[in-house]
Amino acid sequence: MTAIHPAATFGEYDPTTYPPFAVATDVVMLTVREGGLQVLAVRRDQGPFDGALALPGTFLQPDEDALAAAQRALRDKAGVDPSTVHLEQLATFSAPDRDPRMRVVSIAHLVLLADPGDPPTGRWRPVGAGGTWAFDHAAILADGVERARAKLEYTTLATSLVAPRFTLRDLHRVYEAVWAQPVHYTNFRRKVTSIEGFVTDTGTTRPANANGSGRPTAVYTAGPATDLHPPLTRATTADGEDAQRP
Amino acid sequence: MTAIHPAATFGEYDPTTYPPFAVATDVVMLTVREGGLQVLAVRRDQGPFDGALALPGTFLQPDEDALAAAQRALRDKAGVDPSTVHLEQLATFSAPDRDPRMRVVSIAHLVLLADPGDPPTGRWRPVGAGGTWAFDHAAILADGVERARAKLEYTTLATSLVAPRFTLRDLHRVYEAVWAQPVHYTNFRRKVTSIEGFVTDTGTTRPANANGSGRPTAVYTAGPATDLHPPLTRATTADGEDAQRP
DNA sequence: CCCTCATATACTCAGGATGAACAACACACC
DNA sequence: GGTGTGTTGTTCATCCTGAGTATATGAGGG
Repeated sequence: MTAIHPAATFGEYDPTTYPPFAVATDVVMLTVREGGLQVLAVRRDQGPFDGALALPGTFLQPDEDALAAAQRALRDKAGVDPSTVHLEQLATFSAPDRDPRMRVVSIAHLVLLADPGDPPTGRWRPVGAGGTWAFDHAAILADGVERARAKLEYTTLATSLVAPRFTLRDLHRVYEAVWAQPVHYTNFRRKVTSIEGFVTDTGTTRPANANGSGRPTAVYTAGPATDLHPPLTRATTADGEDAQRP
Repeated sequence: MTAIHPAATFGEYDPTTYPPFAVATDVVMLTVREGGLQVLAVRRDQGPFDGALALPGTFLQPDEDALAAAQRALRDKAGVDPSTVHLEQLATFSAPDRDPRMRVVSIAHLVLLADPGDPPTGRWRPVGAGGTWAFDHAAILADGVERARAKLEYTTLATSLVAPRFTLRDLHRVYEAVWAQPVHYTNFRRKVTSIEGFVTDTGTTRPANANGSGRPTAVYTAGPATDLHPPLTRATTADGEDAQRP
């Protein structure tokens, strides 16, 4: 499979005579921390964009596809077990000059996960905190954030941004953090609990806050549903986004 | 940019020593013909999967990104002016063995266009008409169809599947063809005309049918809106699709 | 000129979902 | 028992949807 057959089998094009392409993946890892949406960024210590922020990434190896490469990057660069998070392909960035060293095509991925604490490498940074991003990573990040915002509307993915056992308040905080806009809490509860399979009540509770005051909160786990019909709509504030929905 | 710098600048990975990757694009071109959703397919006349169906595609050239390559494929292989259609990136397929000749990563694109008649090469085929697809093109096609179905719900993209001047009946036929399910016509009209910027009435009419009987039909053009709030929902028949929304 | 046919367009009505506010509940602490 | 705090449940007006029915506008025939 890694053997290269005669160029003639490709017809008029002969890819073996092209300048080489490298294929990489960059991962937009998003979580909710400190009341806001945060992204995992590593600081470059070499090469182009030295000192700039970058998304964790890696090159595809000969025997792996993009998903496997993203999972490897997750494990190696962020210390996260891929089986515990939501991972999906985001989009592919292929501008000829996106990496000044050589032609690198990046298959970006999006990861949503519950706050795992401080990572072994890199740091969590609030989305939109400024800073200089290497390559086209600012655009990749923007795509990832928009994808996450859109997907919270019509899927149950918000449950992947909280711990396995969570309260509806936790889930509510996720929505407000990701959308960066207020969400009416009691209507949110009615909606979430009325959608079959979104969340399942464990029957247990936990104290409402640290000092124990307030009615105890019911604890839920994620249900089997994956899609929301009808969707949970964010307030139609700024309209006209080109919501990407892969 | 096509020069290759010392491998050290890439850190521990040296992509120049990898078996080479080729990067290509395959295009899922969808239109509504004969009352159904159809896809443009070419029949392979060589190499692996000789005789099988394939999506039109091409390899990325050193100076172009994936979008430009898809536009070139559109022009060269389908005879379609890219500026007249909707073109978006779909997803990237990167299984190591997806092409038995060498490692080829394909950045698939989705095109929606009004029926342009018979293409110079290839043929329009009803989606789901059976037939053997080369490589992983059956999966790419399935992704494209699902994307198109989802996007018709919350965008105005249906207007790219009809002629520039169209009737609401035309648009209605598009929805029924793409979704492959009936859509209540009068409610559809109410919805479409109530969404600001979806369609604009030209004030002109055309005969309702060939022999002239029936009330003349109002002719519309596409409006400036791109998103639908709230969305046009298809009947919640088979639920649980993982709607990709890029 | 009235009637029928065919298609487009408009209206009605019940049920469900949404946005907003308010009421009731369950704990800790004094 | 009262107060504070946060959760949970309820109400109500409004909008949207699914479904059905009625009206409008053309051609053609008696």
